[in-house]
Amino acid sequence: MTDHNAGGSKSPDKPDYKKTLNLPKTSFPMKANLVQNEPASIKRWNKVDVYSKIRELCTTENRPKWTFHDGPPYANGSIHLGHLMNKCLKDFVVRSRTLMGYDCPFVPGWDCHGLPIEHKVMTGLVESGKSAKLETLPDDARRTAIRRECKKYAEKFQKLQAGQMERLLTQADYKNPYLTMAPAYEGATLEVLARLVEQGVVFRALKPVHWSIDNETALAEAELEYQDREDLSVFVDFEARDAASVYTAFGLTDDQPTQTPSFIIWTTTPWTLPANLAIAVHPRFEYALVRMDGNITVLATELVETVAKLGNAEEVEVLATTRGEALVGLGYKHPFIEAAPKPTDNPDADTSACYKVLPADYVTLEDGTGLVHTAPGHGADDYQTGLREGLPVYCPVLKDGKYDETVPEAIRGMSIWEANDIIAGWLRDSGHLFHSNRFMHSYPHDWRSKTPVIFRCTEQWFVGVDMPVASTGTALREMALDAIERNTSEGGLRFVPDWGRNRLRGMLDSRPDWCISRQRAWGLPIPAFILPDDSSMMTTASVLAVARYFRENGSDAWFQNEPAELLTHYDPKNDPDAPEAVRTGAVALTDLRKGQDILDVWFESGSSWNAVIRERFGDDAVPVELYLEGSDQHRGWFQLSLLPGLGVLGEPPFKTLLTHGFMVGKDGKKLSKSAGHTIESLFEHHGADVLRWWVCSLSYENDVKVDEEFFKIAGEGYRKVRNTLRFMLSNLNDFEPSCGDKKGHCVEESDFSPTCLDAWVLAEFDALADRVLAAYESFQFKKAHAELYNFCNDTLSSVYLAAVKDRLYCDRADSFRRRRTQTALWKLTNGLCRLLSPILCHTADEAYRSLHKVDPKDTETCIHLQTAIRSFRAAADPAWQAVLTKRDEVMLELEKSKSALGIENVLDAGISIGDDEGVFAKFDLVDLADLFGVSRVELQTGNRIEIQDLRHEPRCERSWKRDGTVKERARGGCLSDRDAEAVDAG
RNA sequence: GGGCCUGUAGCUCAGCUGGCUAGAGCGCACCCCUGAUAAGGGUGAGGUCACAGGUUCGAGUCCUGUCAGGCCCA
Repeated sequence: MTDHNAGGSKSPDKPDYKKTLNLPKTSFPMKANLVQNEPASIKRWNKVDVYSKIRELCTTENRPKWTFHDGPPYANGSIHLGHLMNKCLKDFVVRSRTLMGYDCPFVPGWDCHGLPIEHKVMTGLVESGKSAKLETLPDDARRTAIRRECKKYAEKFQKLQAGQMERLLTQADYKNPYLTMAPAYEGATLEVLARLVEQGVVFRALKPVHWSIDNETALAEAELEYQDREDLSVFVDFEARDAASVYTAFGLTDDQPTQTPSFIIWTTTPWTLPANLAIAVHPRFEYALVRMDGNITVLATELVETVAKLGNAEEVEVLATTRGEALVGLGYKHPFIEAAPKPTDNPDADTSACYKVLPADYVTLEDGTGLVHTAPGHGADDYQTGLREGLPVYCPVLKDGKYDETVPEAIRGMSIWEANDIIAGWLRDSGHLFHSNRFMHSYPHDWRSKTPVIFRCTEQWFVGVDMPVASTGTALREMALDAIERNTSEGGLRFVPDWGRNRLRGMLDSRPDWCISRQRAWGLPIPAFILPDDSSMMTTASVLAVARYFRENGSDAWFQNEPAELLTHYDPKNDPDAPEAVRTGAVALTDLRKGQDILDVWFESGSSWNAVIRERFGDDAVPVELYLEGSDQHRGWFQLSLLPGLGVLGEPPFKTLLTHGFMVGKDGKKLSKSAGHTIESLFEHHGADVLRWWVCSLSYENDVKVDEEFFKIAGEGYRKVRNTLRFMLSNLNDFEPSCGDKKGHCVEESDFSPTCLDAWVLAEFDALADRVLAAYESFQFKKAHAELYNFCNDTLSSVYLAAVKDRLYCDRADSFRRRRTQTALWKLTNGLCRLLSPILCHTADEAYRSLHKVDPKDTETCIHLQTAIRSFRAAADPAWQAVLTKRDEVMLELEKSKSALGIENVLDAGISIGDDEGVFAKFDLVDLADLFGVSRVELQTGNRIEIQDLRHEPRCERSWKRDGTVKERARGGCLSDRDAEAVDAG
């Protein structure tokens, strides 16, 4: 028997057929080497300034605008995994919209002001010993010096992060980013403030803050250090105003005891007792009326035993119990103050709600008595409760920690710390002290002076959310809720995912007025001026004047110049809102003092729609199409952009809010800060394209699990796609496309008959482009990712490319059939690179340039200047669907034939297909054979699939097929007709 | 403690308004190819849909509760 299976024959007269094949060849490497090649791409893109070039293209082609706006990350530290996802998602939006033919500019921004930077800088100054010198400077000079350091710090990290974001291959206007500390930005922020002032929603009120007596300054949470401290802890009896109503509340209607019961509270800050205005109970807890050694008191049932033991009570008898809500409204007498005091600055305060029991859900049963001493001027909870219940904000403590004139005479002017013991003494002497002891607890201290901090009321600036906005008569909260509730079609907001709506609504429902002032150095000064009588002046015109001044000089000017200078652009005579004394000139501008507060940084970032979008793209660019941030920004940037936007524009500054979740560990738990992954190591180990491929695959709306393993998996997927591109490129090595005048190898569109394989695959591409672009359009990047991946794997690698391999390798190089397939390959690669370009922006460009056989020195050819190809307009026969279904069946039959017939190599098989319905007759049987991977196909009656064992037939030494035409050729070799023709073997 | 969200094969996820034997990719197992080769192809095994109740002719899908996790508040 002849050795039909001889591969490369050693016989001298037989040619080495491998050399006669058109085997794939390409310079597009299998190994991506992203670590080196991505930075090279960035360099190339920057050289031609791709970002600006796209803008030019958009202008000349008049592409429709689609405005997207970057929420500013904080300019502190390196970017981390959270930024990685955030920035990639944003870039997918920018690049996919550009691909779709929109003009989608993107200005990256940074939040530069604020406490974290100031705190870091101050810590550095303390450590280097420079802060001592600063303390000796006048306030303005000291703040200027601090601000100089902060600015340097912010600049340093902004640059670092921008570099890392560029390394992530994101496309943005990195040459002109927005920085909240830039003078123009500062001016634009103040312009928003001015409009809110104009709308009448900016006001000044008292609010308790952490206060350092030592430094006479307000402190933020981050500036507190918790240290153990021993305090005097007291249990105080507050006598009921009306005994009978208390007994009634406990259900004791007749036979009431004759004694007056008391409410027992516990506190570790006896110095706040003069400011007590109420007692809080939890409405759902159970409270007991207890006789302890003869006295009758009220306290939480659960704490009776503990409290009795503390006070060494011998006889304890619970007389009755009731729920906290029954106690609400009962009055009591303050142990040492007759009538509720009125704050010095508000002598007309309504005190009718004072000295009563109130409900509050923050009451716990962990310490104390279940009844909470409430002083609205000295506690955050107390303050909120006070606002709700109509209590005055009473704070009798001055900035130096001493009492003012409104407290009982004996302690006026006294330090609160000294007063502790005196007050306890009064209570003991008057029989109101149930128990007292020294108590060790963790207490907040000023991080710098290490002295204990107190809660004290100070005047702050607010944006009122329930005050009517002048232009609409509706309050901001109501406007915001309305925008959330309204349908998208009626100008309402769109949420992706939809539950963002509920979340934002919940937060708006419960939010208090927005406190926009801070007592720090590193921020945008609130341009308020103080009159000699200590009242404040901040009018629309005065704010606009300072805004203009800041645009010209930057906000450092606030600390360097005098009020009259800062108000250069202000004419009080023409400001109807100015205080009368200022308007008439009775108080000159030179008599004013500067306010000391700076703006909440959220006000700055919340004004970015004005400071960035309107400023650069005009009024029509707002509302912006999309804001995209983590779900924490429902409370942050989303809400705090929405409120000023509504106040100034009367409508939200954005149309759609897209949120993503947070990075969590492999176990689904919060990512520890020391988790490792520095962004540099990720770039080095995986490359940006792999990281981007990973981000694209995520269900970003929920928590995202991160682990090294997942990056590796993404790398595998990336390689699949890369190899598919590489294989197509490698079969285009000898192919020159026809473009313009240049006549290349392209086959005319009209030559793609609907039943040819190439028409089928081009039609498949059209369908893919449809789905991918639709997925991009609706921000379903994960879906786009799956579509692209499956197309590469299934449609191309497994089906089409496997099928056309034979003709690409074995057909005569310039045969029509081969050139038509190459034409299809060229189009596919061209189209696929574009669809991939928003995700794999380096690799897509690399492949695109390889497709165009571009010289490495060429910088002009760049896929990111191209738009998507939506269709190749190839008409595929509808019967292809039946063919593909048949293919699946054939695969199963072939698998069975392995064991049944012993056919292991599918080229040893032929297929006979029953075609009673005449579906397959119109197809080329060679196409079908290639598609099924077998040597030949024939049609027969019936509808069964039969596997034929062809192992007894000769095998073509060149194509390895047994197609029935194989025979010994005149010039030697056992070849099929096609192969004989290809090598001209006669 | 409150608001919003999540919990489906070993892993990552699809499963729309409740309705055929719960799908995909990865991984795994077995096989083919060695002319995409640190590649390519085929086949297969994996699930009491977090748990417990309830509504319904019928629930992964609706309701209630429990547990676990995340974000934001307190």
